Amino acid sequence: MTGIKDVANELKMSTATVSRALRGLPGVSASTRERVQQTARALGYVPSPSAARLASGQTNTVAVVVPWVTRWFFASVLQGAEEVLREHGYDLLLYNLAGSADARHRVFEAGRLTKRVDAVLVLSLQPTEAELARLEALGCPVTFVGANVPDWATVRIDDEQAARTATDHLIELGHRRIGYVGGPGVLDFTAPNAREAGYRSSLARAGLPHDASLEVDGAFTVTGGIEAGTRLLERPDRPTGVFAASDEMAIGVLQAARQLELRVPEDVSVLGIDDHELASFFDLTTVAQPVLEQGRLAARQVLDALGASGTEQWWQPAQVILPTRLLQRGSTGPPPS
Amino acid sequence: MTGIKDVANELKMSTATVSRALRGLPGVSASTRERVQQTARALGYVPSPSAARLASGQTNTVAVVVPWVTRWFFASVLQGAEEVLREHGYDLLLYNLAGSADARHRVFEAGRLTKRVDAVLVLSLQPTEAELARLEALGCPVTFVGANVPDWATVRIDDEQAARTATDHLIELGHRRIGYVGGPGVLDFTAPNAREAGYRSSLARAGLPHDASLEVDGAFTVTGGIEAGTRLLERPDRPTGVFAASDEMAIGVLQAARQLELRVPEDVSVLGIDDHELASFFDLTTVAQPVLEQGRLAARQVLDALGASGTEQWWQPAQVILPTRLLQRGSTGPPPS
DNA sequence: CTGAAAGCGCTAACAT
DNA sequence: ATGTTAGCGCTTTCAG
Repeated sequence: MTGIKDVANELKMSTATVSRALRGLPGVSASTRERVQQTARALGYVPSPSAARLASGQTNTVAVVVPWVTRWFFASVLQGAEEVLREHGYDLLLYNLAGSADARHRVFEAGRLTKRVDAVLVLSLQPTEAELARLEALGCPVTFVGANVPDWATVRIDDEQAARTATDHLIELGHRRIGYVGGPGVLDFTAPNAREAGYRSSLARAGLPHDASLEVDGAFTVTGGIEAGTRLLERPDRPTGVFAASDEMAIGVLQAARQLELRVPEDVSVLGIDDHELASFFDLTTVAQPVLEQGRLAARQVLDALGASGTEQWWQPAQVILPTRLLQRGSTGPPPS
Repeated sequence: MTGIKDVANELKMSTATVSRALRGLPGVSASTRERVQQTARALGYVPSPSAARLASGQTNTVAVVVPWVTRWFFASVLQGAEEVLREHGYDLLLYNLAGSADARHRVFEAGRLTKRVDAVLVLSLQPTEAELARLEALGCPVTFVGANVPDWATVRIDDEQAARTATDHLIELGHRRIGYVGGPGVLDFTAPNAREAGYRSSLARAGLPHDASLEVDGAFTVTGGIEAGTRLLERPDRPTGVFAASDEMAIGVLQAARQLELRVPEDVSVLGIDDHELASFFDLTTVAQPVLEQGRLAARQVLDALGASGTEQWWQPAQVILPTRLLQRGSTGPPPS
């Protein structure tokens, strides 16, 4: 395996110069740099990341903690982050919790991240105090995506506002009995609570009564949405509109409606949040949020903090809140008269 | 940052013993090991992976190359692999191509993997000769998932057989005009060709004519499936059954049928391959394949080759072919009479 | 602009 | 069972 020494010997210069030349550091004449690059290529030299890391103290690696890599939203954010990180020469270490509280515990507790990465991206988890303490102890940039964590860098949408936008839309269409499909899920997330709060506040502002029996847990999955939708829609006093806190659940509700032979939107209106890749396919009205973009921004944010991105700046935007917007499609309409 | 020296000093022993004790190597008395572990914990010592890697030559890291992390199949395989790798203390470096031929080129060409990982998992790509040469040069275990690569370790299903099973099912139900939705996709994959071959061979065995106009590209996406399904089903001489090479495309075909107001399965039968998480939800007949399991097996295979898994063995199963099975659901039935 | 030399924090012989 | 001693292959002062 050819190392930096081989390149230096070949050129009869020091390894220091080779290192500088190859990394684009200043203080190397253009001609030298050129020659170094050429022979490095000719010899097929590839620097050893382990050695560079040990010597420099930088890992050039970012950890991304994902609750479920199999869910579209998280996978998309991950894709956005990966794209930016790789562009800047960073490696991406994946930590998938697969919905396991145990795995979550291990990632943060057991020093799994220490000395391993330069920065951390955490998707959608609402961190506990203990987890924050661990992350603090890492002493490296951390950005949360899709979570509201005071005093920490976050990239997210205003979940409460998004939920209000959705609920308001139903209210404006004339709906008065509006069901909510949400749910705590297995792990602690920010979105569920914030969206539920938005739903309730929208009702309250419109002077509509809050009926706890119209709030059902859909576990943020399609199948959970089917069950929740079935429970809501088979009631004799069923709601005329259902707001699901995610498109996947909304799709489940659509399916429940179909099974109950209810027409959408004539008999019941349904909408979600996300603009999932299948939303247009189901003609689902939804409150769209930028997904890839949240991953990209979060990655850029930690790179900025590391001084690794082109746009160096001494101030760090601590909280980035991206806009959402209502995409009106065919699944919502006036309530049946 | 506390290092191995601090632990050694505290205990008045050598760093060698500390290292051995902490890594569970033989040649350490039980009592010593115990003491080492305790003070290491007490001091909050976490070994530096960079230093260990440099000294040992092992990275304890596996690269996983994924064509699209946002697609359910790949994300699921990834999840299976991650689970096993983490269990064995390995890190997972993610390389997501996001469907880009450029990204694919870079991952394999530019020494992006060299000196970085102990093994590589490649999902569903049909490697070119050049790529194989690169991988060969890495000199580390490589396993392909979902691809048939002679002389290399693979974990996959028999794609041709799976396609035959699907097509045979339609033929047995009495269908004589059977459409196929497949497609090359953007990158080179094994599955598309093999599944098309299976479809054709099934027709041939049954003595049915092969009609090239019944084979349509669905790009392995839902929307591609809609378009392909529409093209097939709006023909006056439309097929009575459609076999899609993936469930996502099959779901698209179902949607196309619905838009054309065709009943499934009365007017047209539809089936796919995968048993996608939404397949049961759509009541889609499909040829199921184990997905998570392919990721797990592939990970175990490279770990075995590295001697890292519990079940050490000198022989390596070069080709693991997992069984598939027909899941008969409501989307297939006899052709209209 | 370039070189010499001292580590970075471990692991792995080789001793004892 | 434990200690000693070289490195692993870079980066980074500090000189020149």
